[in-house]
Amino acid sequence: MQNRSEELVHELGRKIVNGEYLPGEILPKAEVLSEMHGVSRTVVREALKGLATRKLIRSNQRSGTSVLPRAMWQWWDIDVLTWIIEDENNSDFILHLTDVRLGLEPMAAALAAKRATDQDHVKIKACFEKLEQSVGDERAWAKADFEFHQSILHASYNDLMIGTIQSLHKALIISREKTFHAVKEYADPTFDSPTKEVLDRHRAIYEAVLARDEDLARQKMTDLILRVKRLLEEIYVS
Amino acid sequence: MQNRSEELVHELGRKIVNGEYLPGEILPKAEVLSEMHGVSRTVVREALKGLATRKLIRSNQRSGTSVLPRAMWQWWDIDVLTWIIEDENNSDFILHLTDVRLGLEPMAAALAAKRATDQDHVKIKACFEKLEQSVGDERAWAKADFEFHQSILHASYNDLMIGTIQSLHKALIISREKTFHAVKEYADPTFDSPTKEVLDRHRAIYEAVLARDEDLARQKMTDLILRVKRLLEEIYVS
DNA sequence: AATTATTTGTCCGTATGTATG
DNA sequence: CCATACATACGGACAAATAAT
Repeated sequence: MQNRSEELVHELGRKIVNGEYLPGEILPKAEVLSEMHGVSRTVVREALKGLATRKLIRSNQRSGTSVLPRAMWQWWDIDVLTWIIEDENNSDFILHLTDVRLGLEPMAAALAAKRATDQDHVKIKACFEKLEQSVGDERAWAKADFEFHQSILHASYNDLMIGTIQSLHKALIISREKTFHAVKEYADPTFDSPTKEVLDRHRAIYEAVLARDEDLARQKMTDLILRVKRLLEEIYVS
Repeated sequence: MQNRSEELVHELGRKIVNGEYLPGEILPKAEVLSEMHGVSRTVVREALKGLATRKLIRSNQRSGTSVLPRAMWQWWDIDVLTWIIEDENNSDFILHLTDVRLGLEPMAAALAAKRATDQDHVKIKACFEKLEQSVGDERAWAKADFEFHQSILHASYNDLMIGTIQSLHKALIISREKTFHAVKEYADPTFDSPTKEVLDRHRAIYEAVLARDEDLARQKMTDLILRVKRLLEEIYVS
């Protein structure tokens, strides 16, 4: 945390997400918040601005600042994602994320198959070979896996898609860190495991992209994420 | 615009998006911005907080406030979307949006087919009948169309998906307002037109969702958006 | 319909913190 | 280690909007 207003943003943001302040509720007025947290009113105002930008609250003169309904929140803000994932009440949020992932990543793969330049192909090939060499090594795999997906994502040449999927991956990493200790008995399916079988799934994607076969790339990426989804459902639904 | 800091956010945000301030560049210091725009430092600071939350800038003590690379921007923030769409240099952004849409909306339709309750079915049916009655009436259709898609979206029961697609639709509306006068000779394909043929496409989606046929719902929604995409490509690529 | 009370919005003067050269 | 230049933080005042009376 860099400064006091950022701190306060996190503190209040967390309380809103986990329901200590409910949608529709009025927050204590700025002066009171200032006393409650031992900071100046300036800091409180800047913190509220931060939450207002994320559409968690709205300020009105005289009537105070109220919590907005969930439907208005800026879900893709990395801090909002973090607060939601860290909140115990949203343990199934990772399943919702996976459904969005299932919509976007196969599309990104299809776009990459269509638009990748020769340079992109070289890069993707290099990343896949790194992946091949990482089978069995948990740490090396995690890094190579990230970069492999990144190389394909970049070749989609769609900034909006890239930004969204990057946020999505960040959220998965946060979720992973959180469940790492909690669910030791299961391997965390959020990220791919460094086995031969999973490598072959990546190979299928890799080959489809290089072959410029959009539909196949889409299909193989779907297969990969569906496998994750099924493992997640085993854990959470049961 | 509600207050001066919001105004300033828009003014600076626009300048960053359209390249008047480039990534890496250092903004004038708070005191100077304050003079330039005739507002106090407090207002400037709150505005900068707003831009920092959107990841357009980052403030550092001593080195000043710099513009962040596009890859870090919060693309789904409605204001960022607005600035990008309004900027002439991003006229093809709507195509990028459509690709994302093509990933998400068919997935949402599939989820709706899977998860819709009986109540949802009633709602969706009512919305479709409104749509049927609106054929030929541009204004009535636009409203009914919006609500039809909304009713299906809601039945996906995925807050993240709902929030994202809602932002997407808002962006399409903004884009429509912008191109409305600019491209008179073409009908704007961003939204569906109130013809019998398009109605039938909606009917196919509607029937698939009520029949709880996930794959068919996905497919029919894909068909609908692909039609839009092709029309858009005719306009922008040529 | 006018007045008042309450809360956010705005301003400014000053002081402190922090990274850079 | 010092000087500089910037952001960060504080407090007290007044303005503006709007809900309640």
